[in-house]
Amino acid sequence: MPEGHTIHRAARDIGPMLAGQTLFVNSPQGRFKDGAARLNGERCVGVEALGKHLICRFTGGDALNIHLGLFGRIRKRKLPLVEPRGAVRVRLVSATHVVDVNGPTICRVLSQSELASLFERIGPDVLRDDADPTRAFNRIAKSRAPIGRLIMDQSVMAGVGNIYRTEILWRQYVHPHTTGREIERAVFDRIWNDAARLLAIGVRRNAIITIDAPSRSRSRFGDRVNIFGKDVCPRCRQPVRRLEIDGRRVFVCEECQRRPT
DNA sequence: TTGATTGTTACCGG
DNA sequence: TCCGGTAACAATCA
Repeated sequence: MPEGHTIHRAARDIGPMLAGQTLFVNSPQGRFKDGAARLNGERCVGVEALGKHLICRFTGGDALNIHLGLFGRIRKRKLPLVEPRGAVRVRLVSATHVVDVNGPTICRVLSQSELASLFERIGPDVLRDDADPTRAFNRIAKSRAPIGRLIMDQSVMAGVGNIYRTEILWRQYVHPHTTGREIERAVFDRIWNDAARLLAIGVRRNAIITIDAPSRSRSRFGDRVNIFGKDVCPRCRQPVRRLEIDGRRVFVCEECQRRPT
């Protein structure tokens, strides 16, 4: 479910209803009992996204850190409380709303210093104002790894997931197997800016949309993406090739995305 | 019931 | 020490 846009959207949605409030933090199925107890009754001072990580800061310096992995979900609803749906790991209750977190791969309480090391480990986030793209470019320019791996490496740059990876490289005419050192600064800038633009659309529309005039299709990707999951390149009508990088599918048009010579 | 999936981390052997 | 590969984990739906 989540790429970076999902988490930024969640931060934007739930931040205003949690920040400034003393929260009831609870672990309905007892699978986050200690962590919930540590935060229960504390005041939330802010919610933010860092790449695919959600961070809820509390007074005293502790922070709740959520990562949804492949399947996790965050649901919010207005009070009154209802029975948790499915396996709810942690539930945050403010004066007006409930936020349930299902299926995260990471759900933990971080101290101030642990939070600081998370910020050190995660690369610049294409959706954050404080991001420094040069930090990402410096890593890429030194690497022999394929760009298809690098732009999805959250320590290089944060936010891009598997679908955006395919879509961005196709839009920018870059073959995923191009090595980092072969990527010129101007090309990197196009990739970065496109990522920022597409993810921002994702936040606004709450969906992955990488084409200019999406129709209201109800199919899974429908007409919202260019080549992810497709058989034919919409630009040149050549068949789309399916690759695998780090065990994840990547789609490429060998015609539009020329390999470096 | 099985398989696939918008992700990450730990561990092991070379 | 640094890789690459593999398993583990999460929840839901077709």
